[in-house]
Amino acid sequence: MKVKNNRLEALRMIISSQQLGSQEELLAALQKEGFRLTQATLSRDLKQLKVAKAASMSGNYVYVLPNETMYKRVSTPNSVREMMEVPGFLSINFSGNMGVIKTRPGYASSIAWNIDNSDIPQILGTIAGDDTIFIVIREGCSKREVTETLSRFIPNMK
Amino acid sequence: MKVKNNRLEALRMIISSQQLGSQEELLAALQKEGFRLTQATLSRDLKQLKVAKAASMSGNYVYVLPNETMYKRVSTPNSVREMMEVPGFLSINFSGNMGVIKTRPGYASSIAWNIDNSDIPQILGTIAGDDTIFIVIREGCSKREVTETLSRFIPNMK
DNA sequence: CCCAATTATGAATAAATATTCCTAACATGA
DNA sequence: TCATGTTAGGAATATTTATTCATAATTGGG
Repeated sequence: MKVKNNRLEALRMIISSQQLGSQEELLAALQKEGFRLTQATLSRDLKQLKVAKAASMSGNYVYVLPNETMYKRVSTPNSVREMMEVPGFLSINFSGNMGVIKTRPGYASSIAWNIDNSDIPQILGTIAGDDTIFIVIREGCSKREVTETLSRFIPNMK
Repeated sequence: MKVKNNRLEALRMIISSQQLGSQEELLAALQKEGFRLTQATLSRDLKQLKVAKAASMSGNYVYVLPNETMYKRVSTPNSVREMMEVPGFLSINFSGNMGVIKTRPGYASSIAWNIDNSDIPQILGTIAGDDTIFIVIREGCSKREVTETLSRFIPNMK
């Protein structure tokens, strides 16, 4: 529905540009933009947009837009031990024939070196920045296959 | 005070490892850890820690720990916007699941840093040379989607 | 175009959360 | 030590926010 989507978009804009601390204030802002709705609907909109309310530095509350990192959960209680195993490793993701490893700043090249010297046939090559490694995967190899192989020396991978 | 700080630390741990959706649940979790307090105190703790409550993918609410980016307002120049305003940026083009940004010599790494820190979920990672940045795009995300996201910061990009 | 099914929404209300108002615990300097 | 300022925290309450229960609007076949 058009009206609703416009409203959601307006809501995003309002939240990303102003610091409002209650639904009442958001409601007023939306109404100033010409949208006619009640608090009930606004509450549902906020839920759909996954907008969060958090305390601000100034001691008030602010509505904030969601982002990837805020939903991240640490996996298990032995995560400290796991962290020791391959220091610096943060995450790995795939897209098409590429893998992207994120590391702590400065760790990328040493991890990439390890991968390069492990002679993994599924991996054609890597290139490392400061905290990111790009991996090019051999044609026809699945991500799972690569993950399995990599996890032999990155135990905290998954 | 010791008790309070321990409690706040425990609270952080609980929130970062579990998905709890109400103060009642958090309260129970804290009490299981041996802390004795009421909802009122918990509310104050949450405010102090700047913990936020947001809708999760599963349709419930979750408490989430704060992070830098969630407080960013577009009025305070956003990094992607900054990137586009920076004289180093030249062009962006896509091929398959990759994007290539050309910059003036020497500018690539700082622009890539800006992209990395903008928390764009469609972008898995970037690697910068001297005047070129490679971007890997999340699977299933079209370049159009990436441009959409960028155009939220750069109106004239679309 | 019509109907069924879905989606959106408001009013009222339930539920959750923040704050007010105290009191108690603690810290500190004389 | 005492006096005094400061922080912590509970009970009750005010405020805010989510949901329930209906209706209305909208969409997608046929």
